[in-house]
Amino acid sequence: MTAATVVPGSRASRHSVAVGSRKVRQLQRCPLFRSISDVTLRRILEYARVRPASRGGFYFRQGDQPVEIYVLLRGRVQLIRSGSGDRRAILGFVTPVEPFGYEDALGGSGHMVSAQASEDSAALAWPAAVLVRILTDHPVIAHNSFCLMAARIQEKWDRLHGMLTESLERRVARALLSLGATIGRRVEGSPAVRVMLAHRDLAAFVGATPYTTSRILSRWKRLRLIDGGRGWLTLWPRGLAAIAGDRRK
Amino acid sequence: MTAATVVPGSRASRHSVAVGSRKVRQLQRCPLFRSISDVTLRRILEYARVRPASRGGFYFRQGDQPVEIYVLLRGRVQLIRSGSGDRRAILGFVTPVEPFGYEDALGGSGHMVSAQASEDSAALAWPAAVLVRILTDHPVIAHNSFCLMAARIQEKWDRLHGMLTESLERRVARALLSLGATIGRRVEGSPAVRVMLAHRDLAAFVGATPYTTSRILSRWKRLRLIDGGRGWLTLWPRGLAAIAGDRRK
DNA sequence: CGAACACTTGAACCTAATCAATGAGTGTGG
DNA sequence: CCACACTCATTGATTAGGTTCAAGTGTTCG
Repeated sequence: MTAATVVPGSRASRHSVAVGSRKVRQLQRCPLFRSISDVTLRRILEYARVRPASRGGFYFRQGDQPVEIYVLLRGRVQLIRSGSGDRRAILGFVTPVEPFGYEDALGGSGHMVSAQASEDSAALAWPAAVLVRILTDHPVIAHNSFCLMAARIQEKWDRLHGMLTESLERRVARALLSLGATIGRRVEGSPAVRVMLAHRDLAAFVGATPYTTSRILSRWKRLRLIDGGRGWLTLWPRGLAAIAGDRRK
Repeated sequence: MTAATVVPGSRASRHSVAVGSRKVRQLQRCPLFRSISDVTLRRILEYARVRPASRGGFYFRQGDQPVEIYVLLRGRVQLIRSGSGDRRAILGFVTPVEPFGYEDALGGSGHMVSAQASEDSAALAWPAAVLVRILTDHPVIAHNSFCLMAARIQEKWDRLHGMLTESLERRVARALLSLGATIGRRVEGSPAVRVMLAHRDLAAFVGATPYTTSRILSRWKRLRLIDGGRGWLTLWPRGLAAIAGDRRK
């Protein structure tokens, strides 16, 4: 599959990024750019382009040769992979100021996943070739990058372990807690957390069918542990934590 | 669990490694030390100790704070993780000249897995603090390390995807093919590959019970796709590839 | 030779997938 | 603004895939 990557609106910005102080400060929260001076960061930003993507658009598709690496500015991106069957797996969610696509740029096997915007998004994009130069020129970024990749490997070990040993119900509970902490928003004046996520995407994330997932969620709704509708979920972490932590079941 | 890591025989060698040319050449096949000159490699080796471990011994345990990073010289090490239940998951196999334990040294959450020798082994060990210095002093190693970690993330994506979408039978077939390629040995004058691996470990690797795994293997034995006994398996890759690749089932 | 361990097999049970049908939300065009 | 189509979500009935429990067989090792 060598078809060109579809990036809706990719022609919108062909010039280097307008660097406002606000953007710089936002980017310093990116794990890659931690402890980087404003000046250095601005220089690195000169190599970047802004790539908007409307809902459903792809930054890259599995099988593509990596040409760029990205840092998400706003919106949300899902890392998905559709295997030999028709079943689609969601391998991860990318939230603003997180880098994505750069593991594949170094891994040497092409893109293993597709990156699809699940809402209107924008990302900074650097040519993959620049990445190597940035890493060699800026030891701090290289160090940050090590820690980031290490943390991701650890996170994947955790998830893999869950898939190898835990029941679906626990996996769903743990997924909801983890998603609540990352892509969730606190509901005003309540311990509840709201996650904008289609139930089918949750299913694809935990490795289940939408049917079974829906049954579990319905049961939890009856128990007042969560509430949900088309494309959203509200969860009360306390109750779910009990299910996620309990031994057995 | 802050109990001291049990490394049987860890007192055997307290001094720096005797560096024979053979060992140096072997280590240049390690992904970390690719394209490193003999001289540099010898210097780096001076910081290393040899850590033998007899079968069943641990290099580190999940929960430990990382103190060393390792490169396996001989034997085999399994990366395992025992969760809240009693079920044990095997997250990976380490074969000679592969590094292990260094993701955790950088990840910052302590060891997420335990590293247990599944046969008498020996590994080179560097103090974790030295790792950072090596990475900053030797850009080539840093680059190798990036590529290695990236490749591992890709490999984990692959495995995670399998766990999310594929049936147990296909997972077993794919696991056997992959293990045959890494820890297997060709049988003389035959396309067959022999893997020294307990069936229960295969089960823990694919996320199943030994019972179900045994049933699948028995069926395949009847079909002359594999042969096996206590602690070993012989497989004919051609037949298994059909099962691993087939859509459905 | 005996004990421990790994593997196998059968039967009952349970979890989750599949098939089928219905209901609810969202977007579009008239 | 409403009707329509479309997609997402729910629910019931059925089936399949895996687990669990239990018993038995063969290997290896002390």
